[in-house]
Amino acid sequence: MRIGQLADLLGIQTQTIRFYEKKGLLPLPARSYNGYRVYTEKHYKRLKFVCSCRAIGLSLSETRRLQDYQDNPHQPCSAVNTLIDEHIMHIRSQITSLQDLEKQLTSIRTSCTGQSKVIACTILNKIDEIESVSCNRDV
Amino acid sequence: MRIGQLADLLGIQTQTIRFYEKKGLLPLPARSYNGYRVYTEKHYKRLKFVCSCRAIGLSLSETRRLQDYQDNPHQPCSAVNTLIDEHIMHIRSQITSLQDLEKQLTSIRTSCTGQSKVIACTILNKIDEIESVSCNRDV
DNA sequence: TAAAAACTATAAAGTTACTATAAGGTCAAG
DNA sequence: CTTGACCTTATAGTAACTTTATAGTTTTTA
Repeated sequence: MRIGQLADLLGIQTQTIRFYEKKGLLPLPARSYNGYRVYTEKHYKRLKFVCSCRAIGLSLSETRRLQDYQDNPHQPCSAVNTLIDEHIMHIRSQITSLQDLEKQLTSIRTSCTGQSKVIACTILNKIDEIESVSCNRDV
Repeated sequence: MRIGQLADLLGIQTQTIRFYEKKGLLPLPARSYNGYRVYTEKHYKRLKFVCSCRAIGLSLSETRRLQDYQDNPHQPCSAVNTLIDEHIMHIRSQITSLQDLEKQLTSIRTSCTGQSKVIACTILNKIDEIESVSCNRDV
């Protein structure tokens, strides 16, 4: 299988596959006489695992750690559980931050009907009134 | 006011202020004889607005667009409303994605007690079984 | 059969919103 | 007169790709 077919199978781009390869998330494929990458079922499975990890929001380095556990399966799996637990906690805290944010934005939004001019727009005034204790990024 | 004081006032780093300046989000400050940046109340207000925009999750380019509206306030403010509306929609869709994700992760997680070895760990198997229609990023 | 399209390759730069590092100039206090 | 706390610029690093440039290969079509 060539890179384009593999990419189509998983709904990703060929560059992404090369990128994962460079990051060490995919074993190096064989090359055909013309230099094209040749993939097997094994590569497909590995890549699918990476895509699945991405789909549940794991980072590439977390994904890599899970791959290590897959490759050395005779360890206790508590570390896997911990990784997932921490990820769940992270997602939960993201959810609450976003919910707070949504409330704040909705309150800002409803203060203006959108019929006035910017000079009288309460939205910009309301933004000006936010006291950001400290700018909280990566919400 | 020098850059360090301004940074302290807003709880950000001096590099961040220089970065915003380079991005065109802050007017160029005057320089004192030794080359140090000299800020006024006007700069403080501008920067505070940027911080507030960041605090409600707006990107720097969205922030810039709002600044443009502030600077040309004799337009209808419907565009401001639209920008905020779209941002709210974006945040809501992020929330639902994350909630779905949390459910999926919790179900994956509860399938394993963490007492076994990786070889028998149901978590990795469950991840393998995910059919990611298309890897959905930036969740 | 020859040109056009679709595919592959590499390398390097762009994206976002910063943070970190390096190497150096300025200034007040001890 | 040196130490420490500021300030300056420029460059590189972060995550997870995407885009662009340049070029070679294969397949399709006229």
